[in-house]
Amino acid sequence: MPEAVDERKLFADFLRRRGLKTTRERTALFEEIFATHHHFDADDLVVRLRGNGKKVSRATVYRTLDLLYDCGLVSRVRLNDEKYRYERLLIGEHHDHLVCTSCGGVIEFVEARIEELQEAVCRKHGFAATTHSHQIRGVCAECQAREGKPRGGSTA
Amino acid sequence: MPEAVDERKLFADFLRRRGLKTTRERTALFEEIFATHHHFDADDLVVRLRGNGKKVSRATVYRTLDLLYDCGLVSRVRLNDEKYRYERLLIGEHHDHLVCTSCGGVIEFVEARIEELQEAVCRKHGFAATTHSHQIRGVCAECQAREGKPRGGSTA
DNA sequence: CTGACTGCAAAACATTTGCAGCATA
DNA sequence: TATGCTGCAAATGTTTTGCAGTCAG
Repeated sequence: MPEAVDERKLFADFLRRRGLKTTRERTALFEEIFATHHHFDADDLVVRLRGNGKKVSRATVYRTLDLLYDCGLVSRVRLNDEKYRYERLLIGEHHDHLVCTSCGGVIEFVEARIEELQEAVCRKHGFAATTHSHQIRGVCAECQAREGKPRGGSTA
Repeated sequence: MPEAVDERKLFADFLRRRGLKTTRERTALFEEIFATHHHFDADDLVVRLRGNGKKVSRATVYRTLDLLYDCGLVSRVRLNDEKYRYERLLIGEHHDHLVCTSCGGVIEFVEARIEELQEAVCRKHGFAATTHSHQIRGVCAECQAREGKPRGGSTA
């Protein structure tokens, strides 16, 4: 199932519409992002591409991520309050995140009823939503088991 | 209603428990934060304190915000993908955010049913939630009216 | 008194940007 | 061929940190 087909077209059209060019770097970035599953940051891409023998500068990575963000193909959030974290968006899919503050892991969840309530809230406020990020921070089941007590603490 | 009383005690206890001291600066920060309503960033505090004749360095502001965050009295989120944004947490209160990407405004909303669904999700995953931030980005009603079409776009 | 705290200024970090040469349409 | 694009390295802006003097307990 060549799932990225629609996305590829969407990106190509987006570039064309804006009078932008389909360069080797943009294609490499796109392929790399849509070849994998989910979260990554700008540096991950630099490393992964380099591993594949494709050298793309960090600046171009950021520039391209902006484009992909603009055309709605990737989302950009701050999961652990650190750097930007990106993830590919599959058309029509949406999910939210449980972020473990202990191991840094991310569990995705989908809850249609939350989405509905969100929409209702937006309607109530006359707010035209474009994206929403919903993250719940805490300690995941494994870390709770491993640690007994999530009395984290003050390592920094 | 001296609402901040519990919070004040909570902070004092927290400091004591950690063997930390109740300094003039920490008190000033605490008072300043709990004297106002909601969102602020580190710099706001520097400015506001300076306006009150209390000079606290930016470094100390960050250090104290860390403490307040650690003891659960303030939350720390990235609302507009920029710097950290803090807000005081009132015990037992919780709200979420509609963030306008056009004017930068923030509308708060409370939706108990979303909270409930969140809790259900956490239970399902055995996830011990500590905080959750739920932000919906888009264009607020005023900006929609002002701009006609939110065809933002490529200003940069 | 002592150990923790503060302010300063420099460091660290992610992200953005100016510019000169390169590549796509 | 003409723009737009890329890489580099320097700039930016926020947050963090080392250090010497200061203060709370």
